[in-house]
Formats: sequence, structure tokens, C-alpha cells
Amino acid sequence: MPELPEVETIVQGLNKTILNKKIKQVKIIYPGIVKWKTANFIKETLGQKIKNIKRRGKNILLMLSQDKAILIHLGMSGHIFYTSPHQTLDKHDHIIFRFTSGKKEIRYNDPRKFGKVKLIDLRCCPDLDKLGVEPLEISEKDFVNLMAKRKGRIKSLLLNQKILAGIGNIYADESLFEAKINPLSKIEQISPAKLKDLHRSIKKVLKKAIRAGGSSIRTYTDLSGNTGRFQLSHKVYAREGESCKICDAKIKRIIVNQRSSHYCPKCQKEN
DNA sequence: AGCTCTTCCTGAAAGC
DNA sequence: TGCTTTCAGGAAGAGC
Repeated sequence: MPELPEVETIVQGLNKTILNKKIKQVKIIYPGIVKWKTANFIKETLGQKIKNIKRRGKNILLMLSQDKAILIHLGMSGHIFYTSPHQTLDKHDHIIFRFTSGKKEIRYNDPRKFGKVKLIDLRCCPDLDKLGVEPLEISEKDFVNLMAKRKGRIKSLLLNQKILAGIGNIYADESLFEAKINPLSKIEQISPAKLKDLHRSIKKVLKKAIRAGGSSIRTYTDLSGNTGRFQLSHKVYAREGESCKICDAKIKRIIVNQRSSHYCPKCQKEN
């Protein structure tokens, strides 16, 4: 599941490989991923230069001009590969971008087809406009104020892209463990001091994950097919039944708002 | 407003 | 062994 650190890693990789390259060919094998009329998408992107590559939440933005960009959201199982054109096509390769320079091409691969690719105008783009603040950019004060305005369970809030953009299930669980907050906790019951802990924890976890090249739980890899290393540092995610690395209690998994949540019942007491 | 359920989709894992 | 069922979850939308 590509979340902020994985997407950030991919964006860094793209900046090293396709920056300033001009799109020579766009092959759409499975049009369902492209949320735009196929012919128009090809017409609008052909001949365009990748002027910059940015991340916003879990979205990858291939900037074609000041206002125009190709937006890629990897969904659950989306991959971007930078590979030789001679490489045999995988059955889940859906889109191919070829460039006027360089020997390799970009392939969008997505077994579960939850991802999307579209051409957007940044002056008016609901996909981006609706997103909340970047968790690595928000100040402690703003974070506490943002939380204070909200009700409901802290876990759901962390997953809500309209409030904080980029955190998914892995980093929500890891951040809550780091801050010693139970995923079921109601926001209004969490003290400002604890919210400050959470703010610090989110940044710490995300930064560490970016440095580790993201988490490879099931299928995530970078552009070259290399796995990340942060899964080795996970303290709760996908560790149900295993021992807490701090207190030795057994890690529990529960469902919070349709999402599985992993936590240590001893370190993260409900208040 | 927030919670729950549903849909999209397929590979992996579990169950029989 | 091999078939069938369940589960995983990012995001959106419906209904409460």
C-alpha cells in the first residue's frame, strides 16, 4: 500500500530518471485506469516535457507546465516501474510512457486496478483541492488546533485525506504506537500534550520511513523493483500476536471504522 | 459531522 | 492436492 513515504520515494526516483524528458509515446493497454478519454489523454500528453515531479498526499504529479500535470494515484497496489522496453509485458502493466531520450520507459502496473491516472489543471483540481494539510509541513500549533476542531476516533481522523494528506493504515498505526495513543480514543478525550506527542510521532515515523525507502508489506517496490526497509522497523503494523518491542505484551488487531488497527494493549491504553 | 456499509479488484492465504 | 472462500484496503458514495 503506497502511502506518503512510499510515494515520496517514488517521486525522488522519478526526479532522478525522467525529469526534463519529453513524452514520445503513450500506450494505454487498460483504459480503465485513465480517468480521462483515452484519445484526449494521449493527445494532450504527447510531446510534453516532464518539467518537475512532485508529491501531494499520496498523489504523484508529473508537471507538464505551470498549470497542467499528469496525476497518478497508486491506489492499493499500483506500481511505477522504470524498465527496459524489451522487458516482457506483465499482465498488470496498464500504461506505458516512452520518452524521446534515454533507454528506459515508465510502466504503470496495478493488479487490483484501484489506482488512477489523469490529466489535471492545477488551477481547478478537486482531487488536490479537497486534500488536507501535508503532515510533514504542519506546525505543532496548527496540528493541535486542527485536531481540536474534530470529533470521532483518532484512527479514522488520521486516515481522512481531507484533514491530513498522505497517511494510510501503516503510518497511522505506527504513529499512534509511537505516541502511545489507543486507536479507539476519541479526539476530544486526548489531551493537548498527547496531541503534541502525536504531531511529533507522525513526523518522526514518516521521516524515518522515507529514509528507509518506505515499507514493503506485500508488493511495494521502488522504480527499479527494490523493496523498502521500513517494514523491518514496524512496531505494531502486521504484528498481530507478536510481542510488543517495549513491554512484551501481545500486539492486538481490531477493526476501527472498517480498517484493521494494530496496537499494544499495554502501551496504548484507552482513556 | 461521523459512522457503517458497499463498490471497485485480484492475489494470497486460509479453510475444507 | 485442489477447489472455494475470505481477506486486504484507498477512496467515494449512500443512508442513518
